[in-house]
Amino acid sequence: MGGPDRTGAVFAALADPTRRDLLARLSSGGPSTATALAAGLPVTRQAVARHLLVLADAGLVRGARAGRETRYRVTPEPLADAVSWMTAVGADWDRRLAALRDLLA
Amino acid sequence: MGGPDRTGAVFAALADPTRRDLLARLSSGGPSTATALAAGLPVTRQAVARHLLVLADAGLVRGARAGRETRYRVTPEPLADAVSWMTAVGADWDRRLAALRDLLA
DNA sequence: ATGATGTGCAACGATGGATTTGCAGGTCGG
DNA sequence: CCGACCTGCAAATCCATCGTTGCACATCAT
Repeated sequence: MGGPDRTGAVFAALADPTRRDLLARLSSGGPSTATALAAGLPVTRQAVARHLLVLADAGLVRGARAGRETRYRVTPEPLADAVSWMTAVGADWDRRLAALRDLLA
Repeated sequence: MGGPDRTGAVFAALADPTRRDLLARLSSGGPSTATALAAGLPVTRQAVARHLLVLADAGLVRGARAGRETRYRVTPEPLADAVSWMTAVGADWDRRLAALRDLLA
């Protein structure tokens, strides 16, 4: 199916504090540009642009060029896959606990 | 509470395919040891032990020594925080979309 | 006690990520 | 047309992580 380790890319993208900050700002403050986002962060514009590229590769944001600026917006669909994976682990573990409990009863 | 950037540690731990594999094996196959887990993976025992240490630092597993072996089991509570964060981003974005839709209507 | 098994720690090389600086191209306003 | 602004690409540096090997210590069975 398409990209290898798509879920891993999402987790890797979310592992960086700056990227989580960017995602939070984009989701609560609405679409914005790399330059505007960099103004509120302690890193350069290029670093922010690179982070946005990583987020875009993970499918978490999408950039659309309008004139001389590129505006990024959140595309939260891949989060569903990640949540799926985590809840599956939790569910398997819970089922295992339940089975053990039944065995002991 | 706890350490700084606890959520980041969880995402960073989940970013590695080997660690996700370990977590999946532990949750579906029950508690196990580093040596036993390494037998089914293309890496050495030490690498697995290191990964388990990272997972333990993130609070996702917990090791208990019984005699000469250390048995690791899943502790999925930190997953809840990560899911919280993700659903919050999704919710903020959805609310923003709803507000925009209302504005246009 | 002795050998086998399981574990942990330390050092090493290799790989990839994060950030900065510098530069070139495209776009808007006067 | 020209200056100002925003963007993208490339090179260089620094640091963390991943995986390995080697060794020392603890534990179980015989």
